[in-house]
Amino acid sequence: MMLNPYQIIKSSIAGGIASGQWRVGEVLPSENALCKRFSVSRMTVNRAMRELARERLINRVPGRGSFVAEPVAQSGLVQIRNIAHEIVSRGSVHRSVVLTLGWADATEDVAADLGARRVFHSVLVHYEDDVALQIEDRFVAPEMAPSYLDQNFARVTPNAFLMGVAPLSEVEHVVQAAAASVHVASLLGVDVGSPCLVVHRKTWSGGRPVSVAILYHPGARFRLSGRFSA
Amino acid sequence: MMLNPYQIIKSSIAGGIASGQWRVGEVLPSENALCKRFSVSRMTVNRAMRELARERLINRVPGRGSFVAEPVAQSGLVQIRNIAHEIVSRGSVHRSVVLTLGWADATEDVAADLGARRVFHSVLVHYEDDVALQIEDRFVAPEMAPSYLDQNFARVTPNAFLMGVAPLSEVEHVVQAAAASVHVASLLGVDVGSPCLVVHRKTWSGGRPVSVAILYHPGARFRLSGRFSA
DNA sequence: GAGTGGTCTAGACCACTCA
DNA sequence: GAGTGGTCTAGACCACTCG
Repeated sequence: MMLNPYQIIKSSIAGGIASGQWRVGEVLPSENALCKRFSVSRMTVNRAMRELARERLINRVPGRGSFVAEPVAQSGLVQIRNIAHEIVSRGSVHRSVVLTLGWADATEDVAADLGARRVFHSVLVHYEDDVALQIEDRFVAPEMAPSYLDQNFARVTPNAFLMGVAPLSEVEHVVQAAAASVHVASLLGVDVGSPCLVVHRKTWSGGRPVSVAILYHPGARFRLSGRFSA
Repeated sequence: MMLNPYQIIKSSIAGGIASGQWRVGEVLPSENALCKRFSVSRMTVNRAMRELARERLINRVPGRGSFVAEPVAQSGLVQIRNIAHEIVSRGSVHRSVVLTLGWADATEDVAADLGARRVFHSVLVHYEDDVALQIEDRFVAPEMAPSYLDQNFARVTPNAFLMGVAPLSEVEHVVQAAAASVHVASLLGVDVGSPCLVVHRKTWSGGRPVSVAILYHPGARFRLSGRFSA
């Protein structure tokens, strides 16, 4: 892994932020200071810092300096697929707890979506550094993943498992804001009635429905983002 | 409207692609050729081309050249682009009220996003059959749409107008759930603290930021949906 | 006035591709 | 070997902020 000087500087600054060497809002060394520290020209430092700003790790203000940006838990709209991976890639610790795993009678909606009356049902809570970030309430079509109930979902997320046995061909998302019910609030550790981001996610593999999931996120701690070109 | 050399080059190339001067897959002039054409140093051309590549307008291959990229398939995800059209297509009546339209001092965040301190600011409320469906709080870079303040936004939505004067090249969405403030609640006709779906939407045209909008929707009456193929 | 980030220059070396 | 993009240098000027 050969890194260019500007990449080394980026990694160094990003690492310093992740490790808490600099706190949120704190001033980072100036470009000239970094030139001396890394023995490079200012254009090289400038590129590193410009890219960090574009990636929203830092804020830059002409005449004042560069500052550590506020971190936000952010997921890609298209890729809510692996929340464990996203949490880990932010430098946090992911942990999940399996609350339910077994057969269930599908509601009429779910039965229509999955084309089955008896389905697999799992409920997990995903934690980022011991703070609840997502409730994953999932129904799975048994024919599409017969070994679903034999998995240890504390180690491999249901999504990751399903991607393996039934490769994704299509996804549908419906996003809405809702007030936390008593049940949801207690699992997420928020107040009853506080705003939650609720994602209904339906997946297909080879044109056949695989799974329907309802994902609850605490409004104050979670955002979805997406960027597209026209 | 002061453009830096690298921005001029970006706009020129982006415009040439948009206008069909170069077709998809076609080779663009080399960096050295562009140096001569624009009478700038290679680093300046390089920055322009590197940013166009990051914005996926072009592909660059070392040793070969720069090529016009395949336009990315619109994910159709958060097609909030024209709420008036969406409402009408549901068979409802769309009506909007302009609450604010004028100059404003940008907050630090908005100034950083738009690259301007003094910006245009508009606030609208969109109604579906006389029920509030969206508050549209928008900031616009004046250079990108100089005639913004002269428009009648009760007839043509800001988004539709901007699409005309500054064709969309890129969109970024951040979606979150939040509790309605007193102000938001009164405009949407919901209870204070009730869940709202808040969309931060940032748009670019030819690689330059055009507008930042914050869209508030009543959680009980609004959903976003999207469907993708893998 | 000292310091900051934003930008630009006119060179340079490299790895790569293609004829 | 000629041409390409990827990167770097050691200067420079500017507008801005802050004490």
